[in-house]
Amino acid sequence: MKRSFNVVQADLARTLEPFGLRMITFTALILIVDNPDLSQTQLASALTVERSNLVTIVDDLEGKGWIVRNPAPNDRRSHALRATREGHRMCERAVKAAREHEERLLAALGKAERETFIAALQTIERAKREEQDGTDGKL
Amino acid sequence: MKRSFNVVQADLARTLEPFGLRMITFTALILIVDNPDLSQTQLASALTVERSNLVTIVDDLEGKGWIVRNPAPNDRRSHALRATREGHRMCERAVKAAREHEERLLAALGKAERETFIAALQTIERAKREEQDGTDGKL
DNA sequence: TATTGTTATACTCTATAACTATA
DNA sequence: TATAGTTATAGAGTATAACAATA
Repeated sequence: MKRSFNVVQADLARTLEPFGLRMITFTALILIVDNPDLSQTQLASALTVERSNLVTIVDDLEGKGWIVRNPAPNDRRSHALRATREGHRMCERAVKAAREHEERLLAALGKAERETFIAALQTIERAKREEQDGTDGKL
Repeated sequence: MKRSFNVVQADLARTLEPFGLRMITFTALILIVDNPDLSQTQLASALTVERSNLVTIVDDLEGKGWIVRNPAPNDRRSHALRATREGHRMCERAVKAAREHEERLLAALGKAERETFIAALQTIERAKREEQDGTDGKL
């Protein structure tokens, strides 16, 4: 079961590599695109990554010109993260590739099977998260 | 989907911790119990771990007295790994705990849902593995 | 006093090369 | 010459502590 996932994960990583994206920067980019003006602390929490480790992730995306660290209007400590136009384009392309990858992956499954599979994953995750900490993922 | 798995994986790790087992040493112990006189190269391949990195894993289990490195009868270079009586007991207890953990985890799912889920995981893994390399896992 | 982003650091995991003793 | 186990080492990923600027 664990192994199944490593195989899948490595495969997705290979799919994203040509885009200059790692799994974590890919997810980060999506979150920033979908939630403009996100702060780094919020993003770190959504990715379940330490704030300190998020720095290099944001550096990476900023260095490629796909996001910018704007000054937050109300709090001068914090950054309001935004995807650039290029970032939006990049995100769209990468998401498309990831979807195609997923399609290829789930091709071995029937349609009903596939829906059950996805639903089951989400159910398990939600149950576990709620059991562990009272906090619920907002994003 | 990736996140679902991290949550589950971290949870299983916490279940095994009181036994002094990590995910990888747990799997290694099971394989040794089920396949006596396995060589380290065979075990490394089954775990998809480099031979060099397997050393510390075997050291760990041997240091706890749960397995032994016997001299292989036919090849003086290689080790025949065997679980001790204590190792067998430990394995049994840990497997039981892991099963209970899995039960708790899948409790949120219906029975049919559960079976579909497990089958789907295996189908996906098999499809991917066969696509990538001609080799099939023997163990 | 607490929080945001940041740096430095340590610890684990993983990957590669080289060594030894055998084959 | 090739293989089994081992060592050393370098690279990622991740976790913790401390700091400056700001709240």
